[in-house]
Amino acid sequence: MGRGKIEIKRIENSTNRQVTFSKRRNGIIKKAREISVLCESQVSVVIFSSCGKMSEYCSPNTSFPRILERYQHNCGKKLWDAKHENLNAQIDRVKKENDNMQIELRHLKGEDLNSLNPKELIPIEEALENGLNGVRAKQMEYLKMLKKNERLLEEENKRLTYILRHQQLAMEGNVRQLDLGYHQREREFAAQMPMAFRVQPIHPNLQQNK
Amino acid sequence: MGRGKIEIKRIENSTNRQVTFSKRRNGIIKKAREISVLCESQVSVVIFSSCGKMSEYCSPNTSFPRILERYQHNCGKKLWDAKHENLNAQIDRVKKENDNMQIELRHLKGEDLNSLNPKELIPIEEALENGLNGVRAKQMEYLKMLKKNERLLEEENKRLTYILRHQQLAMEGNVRQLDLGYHQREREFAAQMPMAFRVQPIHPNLQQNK
DNA sequence: ACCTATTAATAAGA
DNA sequence: TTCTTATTAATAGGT
Repeated sequence: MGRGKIEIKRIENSTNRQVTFSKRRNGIIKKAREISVLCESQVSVVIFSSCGKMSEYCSPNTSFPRILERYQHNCGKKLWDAKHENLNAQIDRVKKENDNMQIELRHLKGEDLNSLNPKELIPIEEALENGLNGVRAKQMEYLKMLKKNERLLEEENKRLTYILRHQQLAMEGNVRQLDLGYHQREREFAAQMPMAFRVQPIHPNLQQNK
Repeated sequence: MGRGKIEIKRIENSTNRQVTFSKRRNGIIKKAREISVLCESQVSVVIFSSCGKMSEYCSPNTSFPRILERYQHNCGKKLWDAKHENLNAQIDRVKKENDNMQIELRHLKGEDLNSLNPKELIPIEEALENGLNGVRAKQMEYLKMLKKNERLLEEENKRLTYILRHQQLAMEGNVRQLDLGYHQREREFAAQMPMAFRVQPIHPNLQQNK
């Protein structure tokens, strides 16, 4: 159908090929549209030109995903299983890991031990002992820290009490001269007090963590 | 193109519609084949008839999944992401579960305890103690079983020794009469022996598990 | 499925 | 890409 008959084989002339592609692509899409109207059929056409440009047609009463769904359902082929299989494999792998951990956890919690023979119990016992040692060591650490903290607080308490007493004495002695020269006197007092007993703004951080 | 011109609208006559469908479907697929050969293009056609029968064409140098891949890549539409997303969510869920268990395991093994405060250490310590009790109880169970087994074997040993000795005595006494009447004699011997000391075929199963 | 008159598609050229 | 047009291809309706 044209000025001459052509063989159905690759068109060597590139320009010609592109032109033919364009015309025939339109033709196919027109035909697809026609058959879907005439015959109430659902059609999906996807065409990639040799240079990668895509054209598509899909019947108006459906959608590409729905066509895919039907396609899969119909011919049993699994279209996107490369990816799905990959994901499924990943799930299986992680689940297996999960199961193993679950078993280990159960054993450590003293459950499901009937499935183990005496030899298998030994490493579990060791792990538990280690764990218990670790936890108790950490608890001891905390305890020591708390005691140290307590000691420090007690010391600070003493220091504060000492300063407070001094201040009270000073105030009682000088209460009549309060109006004038107070600030000077205060400064003098501070200068006389040993360094270690001055009130300092913050306590060193006693918490080891966080 | 036919004996008369037709309007592009649903063909009411069902037979007619089916015939036309068949013809035009073949036409489209032929055109698809031609364009893919003439123009080196990749074509995919999927057609469902109104009664659900599927026909397809796919260029020989590609495959339907590959066309889908390109389609998706090209037009950005996500075709099968509902399922995809589902699987991904599942993976995330299982992985999270995994992580939690991993943390629990580490804690039980006495690792990563710095991230816990003293209050959080207590249930772990308890779990470890429980686990250790469980494991040791199981070990004791096995020990008891082994001791019981030993006792039973010792008893059986004694019994077998006793029988052996009797038999040896009997054989020494009757060695000259061995040729004739042996079997009868044996039966007599067995009949005289107390039930409890007869050799029995197998020992009761001493293993509790498996 | 086959036939064929008729319409539709399109190859080549502009 | 689009238009034209000679020519081939597709197909509607009938068998």
